[in-house]
Amino acid sequence: MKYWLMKSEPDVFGIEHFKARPRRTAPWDGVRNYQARNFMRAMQRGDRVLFYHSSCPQPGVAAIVTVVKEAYPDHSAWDPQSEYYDPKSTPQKPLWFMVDVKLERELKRLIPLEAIKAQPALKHMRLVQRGNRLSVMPVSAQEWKTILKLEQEQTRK
DNA sequence: GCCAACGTTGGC
DNA sequence: GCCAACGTTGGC
Repeated sequence: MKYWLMKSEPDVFGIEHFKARPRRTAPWDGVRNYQARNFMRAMQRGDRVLFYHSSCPQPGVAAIVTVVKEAYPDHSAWDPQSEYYDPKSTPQKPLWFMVDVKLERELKRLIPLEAIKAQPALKHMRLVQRGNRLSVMPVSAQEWKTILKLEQEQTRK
């Protein structure tokens, strides 16, 4: 089992959107970056994902989601009406892929980006590297543990 | 709203 | 293959 982090703008797709869906599961469509796509293709059923809120008043890790369906063609790329339309991708030769993810649980408290940056053990996370804009990235087992520990520590305050 | 960082595009 | 221009991301 591997660990990942996925970003989302809470207004566009947040925890409430997950809750509104059958089985709390959503297809992760619209990824149009090659590196992020490659990471999604490397995901396996059961992999766990930190769900990160970006471009909002308080950016940070908000929930844990699980990969429930491995990469398959992102058909929104074939739809001229979609904002994710990309004519370079066709059903015969799909260029973009998506996975299905399920909301596992909301964190007891949001782990703010600020707190992540303040953790020496997390200073190598891709998330906090300067200029990082990847929306899907791997997370090490150690980093995963540290983040969840932060959740406990914050709760005790 | 600003702006740094980065990816992509397209002319040459 | 180079690189300038442009668009996007995302924290602040």
